[in-house]
Amino acid sequence: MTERVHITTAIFYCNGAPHVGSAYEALAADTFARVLRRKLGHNQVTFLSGTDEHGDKIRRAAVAQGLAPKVYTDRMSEIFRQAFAGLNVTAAARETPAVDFWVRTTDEVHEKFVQQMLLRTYQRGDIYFRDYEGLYCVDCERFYTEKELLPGNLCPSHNKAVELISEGNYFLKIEKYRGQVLAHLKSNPDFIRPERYRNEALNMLAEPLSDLCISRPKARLDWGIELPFDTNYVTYVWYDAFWAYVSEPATRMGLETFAREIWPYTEHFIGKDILKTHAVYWPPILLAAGLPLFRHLNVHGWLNFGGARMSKSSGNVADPVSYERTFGSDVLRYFVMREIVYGLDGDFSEERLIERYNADLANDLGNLISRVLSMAARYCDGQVKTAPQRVLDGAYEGVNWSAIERLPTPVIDRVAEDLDFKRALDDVWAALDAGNKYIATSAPFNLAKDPARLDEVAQIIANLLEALRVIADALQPFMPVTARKIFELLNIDQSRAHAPYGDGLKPGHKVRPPVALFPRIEKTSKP
RNA sequence: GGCGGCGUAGCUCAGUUGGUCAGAGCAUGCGGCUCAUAUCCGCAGAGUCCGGAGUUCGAGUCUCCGCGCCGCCA
Repeated sequence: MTERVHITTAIFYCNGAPHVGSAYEALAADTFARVLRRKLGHNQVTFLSGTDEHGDKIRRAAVAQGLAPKVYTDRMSEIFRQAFAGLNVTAAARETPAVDFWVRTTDEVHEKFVQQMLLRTYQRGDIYFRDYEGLYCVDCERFYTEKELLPGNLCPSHNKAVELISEGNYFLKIEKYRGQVLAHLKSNPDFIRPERYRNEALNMLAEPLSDLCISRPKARLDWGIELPFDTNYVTYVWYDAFWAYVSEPATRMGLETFAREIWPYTEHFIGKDILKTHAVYWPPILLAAGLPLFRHLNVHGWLNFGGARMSKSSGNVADPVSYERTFGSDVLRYFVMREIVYGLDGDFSEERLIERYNADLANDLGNLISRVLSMAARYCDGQVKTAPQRVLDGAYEGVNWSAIERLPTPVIDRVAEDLDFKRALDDVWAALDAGNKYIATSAPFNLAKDPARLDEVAQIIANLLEALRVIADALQPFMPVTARKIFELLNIDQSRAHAPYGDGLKPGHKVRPPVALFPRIEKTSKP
């Protein structure tokens, strides 16, 4: 069975630098993408990320810096892309251009595609024009409903009187599709996952929806994509941004092919803050354009920072780039994937990061590699002297060798099926524990004192080296740089890297001397 | 106002359909090993599982009420 998967992050609104929360989403999606590529084959998986660059907030952020909007977004988009590329997010790094996409909503390909969808939807009859009268805040440059306003019809963010204004706009008939979306949600229980968010979405879809305003008069906002059927208007930001999930790959391979072969297998990764737009607005937009729905909406929670909500206004923001530079991309990747349960809110703190670094990466992983390679060099001339063999569970007290032999299957399954990144890493660490325990109970360093038992030592070391290989293979989606380093230390190339336990290292194979991959961080000198 | 989530060892959390469920990791203490990044292995302590009532032979696990956080909708 050849399966394909299309993975997307949210298209990041780039009116400020990315923070650890956006990085987390990109990392979850990237890890998922790497796992699925490992499972299905590299080119079976398209992976898309990018920046949302239209709309008023962007225009004003640009003006505030004295820049033209496009000049501003050129810079901002690149800041996002480089931040994520630095974390080895393949969509941002565009490692394989055929399947890695970095989309910008100001790209010509995207703009043309959005116009094509607008026209198509218009011709199908789901877009109509009507006068709209509403309460408008000049400072926010947006309409409010009475319920959103403070008593006395004051704007909630400016505490200032709103005006009643009337203008014509284009609307999309989303209420028309509500029943269809609801039915889809009910017959596909995991359409929105985890389940808590599905329940919220069902709630939102329980009541009739007002049709979605998808235009803004150019007189009020011109930083957007022009409507193909009315040059006096541009599209409203969300309508434009959603299509970033589709525009480039669909244009490249043809819309019909894309809609049939790729799009139904789409896995969206989003934060809970945009659940409503993706659960309530996006499906009708697709249906109105005559496209099928995506496969899953994978919703994650907030990432707090030091126990408090991250927000730009309070200055409580963790910069992913500085952590990447200090600790390395893999350390940040490891931390968020091991520490945070997908779907739930999590907490990021440097203190906790260092704890996990020392306990997991330095002591467990790094040290195991170091002691195995050291013994290989000392007792076996740095060679795999005999074919690695299985170690029966129970052959050594407490050693659960099957945790090693099974890799990477449980890791792949947990991520691919349940988005359970944390447990997947638990499985890798169970293998590391087995390796460490095996050394303690078989004690090759003692056997080596007896020349008659060097064969036993060689067997143990061979088993351990092979264990490191499958551990590196399982770790690769989470820590690609580290996995590559381990493969280099084992002196093995990609063709053998993914073999099941026992089929990798062969007798006579030379490995390299140990290197401390994760030197302990001794003291946190916090001000 | 309606709906939903959460509240389990010092910390972070697991606990499937009610019956070794009172657990894991980190932190702490003690013991062991020495190949290794003073790492690794073993052992240990502590918790009225938010409170109260109920269903049951038996409830973190189900029901109701209350308290405290949080979210969504209105």
